[in-house]
Amino acid sequence: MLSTSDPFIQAMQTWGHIFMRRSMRHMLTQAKANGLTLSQMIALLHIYRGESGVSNVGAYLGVSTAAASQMLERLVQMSLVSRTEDPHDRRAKRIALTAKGRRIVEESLTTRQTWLNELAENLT
Amino acid sequence: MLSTSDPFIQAMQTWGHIFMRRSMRHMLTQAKANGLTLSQMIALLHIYRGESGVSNVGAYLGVSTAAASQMLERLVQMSLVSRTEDPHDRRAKRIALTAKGRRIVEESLTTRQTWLNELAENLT
DNA sequence: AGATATAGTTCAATCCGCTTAACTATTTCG
DNA sequence: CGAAATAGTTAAGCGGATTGAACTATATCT
Repeated sequence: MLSTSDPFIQAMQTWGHIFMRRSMRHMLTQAKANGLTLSQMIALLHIYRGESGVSNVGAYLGVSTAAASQMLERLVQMSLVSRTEDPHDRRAKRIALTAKGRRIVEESLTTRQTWLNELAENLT
Repeated sequence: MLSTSDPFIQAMQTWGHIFMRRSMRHMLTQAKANGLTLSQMIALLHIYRGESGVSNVGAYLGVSTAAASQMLERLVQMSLVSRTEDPHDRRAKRIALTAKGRRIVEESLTTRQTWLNELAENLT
């Protein structure tokens, strides 16, 4: 069990604080740059992690399935997400990113890595 | 100049990824727990960093001054933010957190530190 | 002083996010 | 098979987020 006064922990906390602020700003910027809301961006990031269903997305975002369904409908309209019937359970839908959606997410991750590297250099 | 294959950088990137996902979730949860939207939470975090004006908040969030003014009005109604005339420039308003607003932000920061410590232990 | 710039508010309009409730379709359980 | 559970959609309705335009008030520049 590490104590809170551990210098490593202290560094982590400071760094965590800076990192979170930058992450947040970054997400906001990236979302707007792509004409998305922050919620939509978060949803895309989640879907990027792996295919999932409608209620899964809702649970992740902490909203009802109905809300998720509606948000996904918008993302499908924007051609960022594909929604296909699950062959194993025809009630369910398989939600995945389209090439366009994947491009946006990966672009965002790349950009973050860039400033993360800069931040790392400054902290080294 | 560090190379991308540097093990430290690699670790940072992996860690950054995990950290961002958790941060995001954490913010979402904390916001909802306090009856706030994510945008409002982000605004509070910004204001917590230091007093600022209406347009400053708008610029930080990447929205118009009009939008910021309206959001701040809601936060004032919720008694999370105080809005007072700047004595040095009577056109401007000084935006700050109320005790209640500060409590919410600090609670959120404390919670984050808690899971950050756990995460640190796992990575050590 | 007068013109211009700056800070913020208000309004109308639009979109997004969210909930609840009612509904369809499919699967699973007894 | 029939009942219950599960996955998702749709619709009505509310409130937040956002914009552009019009406006007030104050400060700054010439």
